[in-house]
Amino acid sequence: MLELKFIRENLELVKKAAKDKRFEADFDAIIRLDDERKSLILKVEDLKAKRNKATEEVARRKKAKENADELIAEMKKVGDDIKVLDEQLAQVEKNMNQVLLTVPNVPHPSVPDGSTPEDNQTIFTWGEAPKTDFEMKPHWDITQNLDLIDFVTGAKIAGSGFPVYKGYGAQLQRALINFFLDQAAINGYKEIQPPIVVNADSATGTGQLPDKEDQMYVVTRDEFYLIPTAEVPVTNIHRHSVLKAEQLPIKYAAYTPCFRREAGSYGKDVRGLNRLHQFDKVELVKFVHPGQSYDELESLRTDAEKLLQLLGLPYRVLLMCKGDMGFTQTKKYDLEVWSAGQKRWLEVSSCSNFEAFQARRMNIKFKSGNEKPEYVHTLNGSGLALPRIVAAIIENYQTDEGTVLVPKVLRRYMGVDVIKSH
RNA sequence: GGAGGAUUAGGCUAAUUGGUAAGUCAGCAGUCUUGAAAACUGCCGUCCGAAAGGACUUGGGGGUUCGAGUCCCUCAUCCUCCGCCA
Repeated sequence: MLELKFIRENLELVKKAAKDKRFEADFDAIIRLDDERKSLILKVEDLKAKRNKATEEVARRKKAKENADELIAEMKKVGDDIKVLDEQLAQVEKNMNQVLLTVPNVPHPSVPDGSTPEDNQTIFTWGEAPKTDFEMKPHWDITQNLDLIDFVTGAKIAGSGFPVYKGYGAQLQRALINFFLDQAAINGYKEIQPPIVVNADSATGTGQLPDKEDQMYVVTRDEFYLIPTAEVPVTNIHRHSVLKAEQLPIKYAAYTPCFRREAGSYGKDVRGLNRLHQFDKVELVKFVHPGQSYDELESLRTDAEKLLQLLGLPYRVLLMCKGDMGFTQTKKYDLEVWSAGQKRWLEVSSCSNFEAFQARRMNIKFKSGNEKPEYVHTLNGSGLALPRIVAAIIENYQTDEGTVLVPKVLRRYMGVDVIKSH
């Protein structure tokens, strides 16, 4: 959410940003509602001031055993007027809030123009695609041959997109989770285990509600949402609070399962591990001083990249263009890993700066000494999403014998060097 | 799940049984001092406002009332007890 004042003072900038990001918002309504709001506040506060004075007078007269009936009758009327105006004001503010929630965040000046994925800039590539003299297989063949992942049984138990990991498949997942969390700890992130369901307030705070309700599984009986990412519960840790400046930056790492309905997605993208309804992810979340958020974005990206380098997986970094960036971000990098069997890039992390957009929505401030509290900047990025990493490892490290070499950094977690049929 | 009690600002603690949040410690700034401490002065919940000033604020949300920290309803959290349970 952007600040009303900011929108009014930078109307053209905000309008252009919305257009560049391909979102629509009713800016005329914002101006109109704000004018209404101001005049209502003026009226109602005036009446309240009058009432406050009068009740003091009532108290004084009562104490002096004088009669105050007339004044009380008069204030009863004023009270009714206040009630009506308060209701009008609440309605106007509610409407205003709804419109404000449709105004997207303003991209950082360093973000390239463009409206399609082709306009994203590849700013860095690392590693080389493995060269073999045999035909490299996609991971779904290998995981079936080695009995690592059972998609069919998962579909029986829950539905498609809920795979069952078995044996070394399950162990590889566990190894990756431990590896990612250990690396996060080395980089100064505190480990968090949050709830994997959230209430509506939390889902609204990070922007899942109201826009992306379709993408979440809902527990209607108890009004919970299954989290689509740990970003939701972890960012909400500090909802509605004032942090001390010395606490910043706060860095959290959380492993959780993630649940996504993926409504509307279909086609060959969904094959194997590429797109699941339930998957595991380690998410990195930061709360930082506004002056440092772009440096923190770079270091967040570096932290995520380092994981790919340690795993020896070739990848590239995309700087997302304005039109492909999403509603809440000011700047976003995607990390894509090379999938040697499918011969395509798979997104395994996106690292974003939200500036104060989420903080404003969630009311997360910081203050130093007696300074006025100020909104923090929030950032997050995956570090990393598991299934596509599993896919990339299995494909990039496959041998002509049909086995899979375990990346060196994972061997002490796995206890074996090679994944073979067992 | 049931019964009882509690929740006041960063911490602690008051508030005529309904009359409009008093203090204290910590913290910050200043005066004094070679420096510090002490002492003294000011600031010390949020918002609007250039200011004067005004509005809001006693765990959250509602209600009664001219007026609610105080009375009523509801939710949350904590404590005590009962029940259930891996």
